[in-house]
Amino acid sequence: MPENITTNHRATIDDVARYAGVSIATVSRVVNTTGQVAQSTRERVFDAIAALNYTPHAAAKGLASRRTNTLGLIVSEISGAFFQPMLKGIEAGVRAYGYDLLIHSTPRDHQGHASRYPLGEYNTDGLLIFTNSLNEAEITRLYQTGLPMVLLYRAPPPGLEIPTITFENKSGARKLVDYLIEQRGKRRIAFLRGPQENEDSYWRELGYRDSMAAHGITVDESLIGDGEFDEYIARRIVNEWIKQNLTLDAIFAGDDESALGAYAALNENQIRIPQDIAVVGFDDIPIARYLSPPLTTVHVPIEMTGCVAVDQLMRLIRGGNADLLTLLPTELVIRRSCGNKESATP
Amino acid sequence: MPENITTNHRATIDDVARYAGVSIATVSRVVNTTGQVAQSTRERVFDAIAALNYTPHAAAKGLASRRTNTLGLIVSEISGAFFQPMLKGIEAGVRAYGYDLLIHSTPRDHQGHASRYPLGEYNTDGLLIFTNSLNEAEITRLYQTGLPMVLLYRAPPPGLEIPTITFENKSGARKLVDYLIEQRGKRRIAFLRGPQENEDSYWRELGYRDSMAAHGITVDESLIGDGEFDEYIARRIVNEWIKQNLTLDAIFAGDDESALGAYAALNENQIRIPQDIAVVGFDDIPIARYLSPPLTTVHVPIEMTGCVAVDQLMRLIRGGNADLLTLLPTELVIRRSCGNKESATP
DNA sequence: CTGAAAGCGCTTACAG
DNA sequence: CTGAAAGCGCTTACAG
Repeated sequence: MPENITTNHRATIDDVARYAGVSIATVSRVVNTTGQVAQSTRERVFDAIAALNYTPHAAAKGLASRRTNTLGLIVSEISGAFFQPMLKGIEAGVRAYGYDLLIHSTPRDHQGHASRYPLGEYNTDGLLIFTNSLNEAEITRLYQTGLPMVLLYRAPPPGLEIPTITFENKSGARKLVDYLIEQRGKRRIAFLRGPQENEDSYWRELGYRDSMAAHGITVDESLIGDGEFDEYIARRIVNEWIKQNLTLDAIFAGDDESALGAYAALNENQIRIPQDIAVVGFDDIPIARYLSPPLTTVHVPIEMTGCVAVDQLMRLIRGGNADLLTLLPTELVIRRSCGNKESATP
Repeated sequence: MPENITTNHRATIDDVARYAGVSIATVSRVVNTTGQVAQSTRERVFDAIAALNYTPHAAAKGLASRRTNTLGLIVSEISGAFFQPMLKGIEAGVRAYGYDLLIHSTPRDHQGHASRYPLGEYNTDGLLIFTNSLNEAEITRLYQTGLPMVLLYRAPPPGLEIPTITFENKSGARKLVDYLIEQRGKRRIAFLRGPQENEDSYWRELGYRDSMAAHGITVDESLIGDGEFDEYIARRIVNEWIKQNLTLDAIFAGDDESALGAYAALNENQIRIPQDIAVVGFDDIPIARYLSPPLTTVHVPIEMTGCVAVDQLMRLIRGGNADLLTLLPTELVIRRSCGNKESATP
């Protein structure tokens, strides 16, 4: 040992350099494998690193290199069926690139006030933005700073070229309604749509209308309900339908949450699923298969969505160009709520 | 405007200082409200900040102040019923303190190799550690660096004084089994315990045994099954019990996941819940109320657990002392799976 | 109440 | 292949 360094605190690049008898520039080159370093020198540096238990200091590294090695994720809230699998996919992707992940959930009331925003160019190399967690003005502002970003489940504000990741909502809904009509003989199919600004809902409704039209069925607009993708609101709507004595033979809940509401309303009125009315949802949330009867729905690859988003973002960060739109495939999952004969798997 | 600064990139503290006609030290004092600054000066600085849309650079701040303003969370994986509500609580807490949150999920195979660990003294001011996401050796190492940390749902390695947050598993289990015995007249109560090293399971089993003993019932050890807190393993165990023709009038699944397995096994054998056998769980996961019949279980305040953990960690970070053990209360939730007459809420 | 200056731990041209 | 040195954007004694 060249020296007896006994700082009681963390080793710095200086300590390593002194210990190995080289300059800090060389240590930096070894650590980051940037530039040529003689094999023997490299080994001495590695020994020093091991002996001193050296770990580079993230903030210093970030300051000097003008990179943070951190990706930011902005979500509207940490809950909902989407959050967990999406985060899982994102985390896996982020780790694969050796990056860190900073998460921020925007309180509903946060509206701009630019200089205080907790995630941005100063602490991340790029941003993943979940649906409506950020308004258009904020997205535009960030975009103009040149910060790479990728949107999840939403289109960019007009004119901005920001990659978007989502899944095939329209064709998924189309397949689902096709199935109800062709295989189950349904014709009076109600639709519970989501919030006005929700793009998933928008495309699902389009798929529904396409299917109906393709089969020559006129959509009865009184069978379109604003379920808001909310269990309790959906329940109220379906209860109203029942009270009004509307004839319908199937309910297409725009998401599984509202399907829960439909189940509740039908149960309350002793209307049997699927014997009296079929119910189908969208998303395939974990609960779906445990309901009685198990819910027919469309499976969406949420986790993969997170992975792909990170991939695209990294391409941007590394100066490449990303795909403006990535549509991940969805899959029809037939369970008993639409009347088939498959056995339950509780 | 004193000057016409047209850097095409982010404003720095220098820009602000020049614009306001003060030193960077003064800007720093205004921004961080540290030290006295004349009212008029402060206003000039604020104007400059607004005009230049200045945001402090996190990495530089961290470097200079030797703080990161970031908390780290280590989890074993981003899934499981605990993760989401826990993270929600943590995020809320972290934001309340104006901190950032860095999340890292440890791959199963990660074993030490100290110098490469992605979360530590160099990028966080403190760590939240979820159950067994880190082994004792790693925890000990981090502890010795002096990094503040708090454990969730696990005790510290012997000899280390690290605050732990968990809930009243034992008394929760005790209340639950008391109820089965006293209100439902059960006596042959099987128990599906969790993994060996799982501390929640350990305490729940103790609560179970306490209750049995208190009511003069000898525990039949053949009715203790290693369900591993896993739906499919639990299902297999219960199927074995049925095959062996064991008499039992209730199953206490150590967690709701294993209760799902019990449900499946009983269903497969046409054994009715609760008429033939009562089933109860622990945790009150979201699915619990949707099962048929809805599951009687013990509600655990997971989200609050996250908040409290952040509070304790911040006390440590700020140099105060935290509570070594925080036990959050649990609550019995009676539903139909143990045979009461309450109506379903599907 | 304010400023000059050292220093935080790195990276990165630049020169050799 | 290697080193000296400037510089990243801040904070914080220290002086006044």
